[in-house]
Amino acid sequence: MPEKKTRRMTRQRKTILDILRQTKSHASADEIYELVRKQLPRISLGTVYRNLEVLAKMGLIQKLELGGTIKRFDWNPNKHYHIRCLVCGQVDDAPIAPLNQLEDELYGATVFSIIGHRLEFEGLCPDCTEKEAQKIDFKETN
Amino acid sequence: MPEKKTRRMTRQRKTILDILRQTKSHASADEIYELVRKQLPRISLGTVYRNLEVLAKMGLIQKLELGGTIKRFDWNPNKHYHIRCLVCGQVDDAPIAPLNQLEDELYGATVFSIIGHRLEFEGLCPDCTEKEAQKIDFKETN
DNA sequence: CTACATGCAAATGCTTTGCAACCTA
DNA sequence: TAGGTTGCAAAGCATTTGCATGTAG
Repeated sequence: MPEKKTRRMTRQRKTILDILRQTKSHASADEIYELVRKQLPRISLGTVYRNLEVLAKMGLIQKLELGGTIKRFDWNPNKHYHIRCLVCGQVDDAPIAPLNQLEDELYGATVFSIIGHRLEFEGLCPDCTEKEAQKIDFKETN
Repeated sequence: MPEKKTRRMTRQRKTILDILRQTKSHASADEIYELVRKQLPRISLGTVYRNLEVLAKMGLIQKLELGGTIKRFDWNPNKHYHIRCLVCGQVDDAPIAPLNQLEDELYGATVFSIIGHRLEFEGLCPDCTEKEAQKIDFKETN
């Protein structure tokens, strides 16, 4: 049996967790790094990545693998869906309850063993919606 | 008005499309590169990436942004869902019809302009299911 | 012909990792 | 004080891009 590692709550780890919780954000590792740096100027980006991974494994936060390249981290570890802005990448919670019966539809219809699902909405955040609208106005009045 | 580029059907582009269609696969750029190389040994990986992007823009194939790091390309450009093996990354179609009314639930409940959604099932493919089962057997009989 | 496409290699962007020094339980 | 953790830098990996050359239409 592999021994369970003891986890330490270091200053770095605690600060990262606090910042995520305070901002209630869906931040990228880099965004978190910039925020943490204000409190711990000598922290390294590698430490941020390692701790986000550890905190996710501990179940205190949630790692999000949404569309696009970068991973984001959610202060809320509970299962819920997200909506992502296709222009700026901003992420928000999607106000819709988890579809717990979705997997049932696949039983017997696939050779895979189903574990779960990921659902993500795509759209435009308010800022980008407005900017897009202005672009169209501009075109039309020319 | 920006002029529309004329698209050429080069040998490289055609070969990539043919291979995707023949294998009916959800292959990564690298997997496609290896297959195309058998027919066009001098093709470069950059060309594969560029053409997959172009073919997706032309609507002949579909770019998939599923969980994990790598992008995959689907010979079938029509809207449908996928199931991905959490162990080996293999992707298959999910036998479930598109949930076309899903966005309706969000109208008025979010400040985002909603454009669409992405749904992906996670599980274990048959091979990995069996391998996992063997691991557990092994543990239990020890 | 000429604009689009290719091959090659270098560059990019995000993330991970090796290692010596450092700290927390 | 043992073993998890950190900072730093280098490496890793998928993907993108600059440029001179090639080619489809």
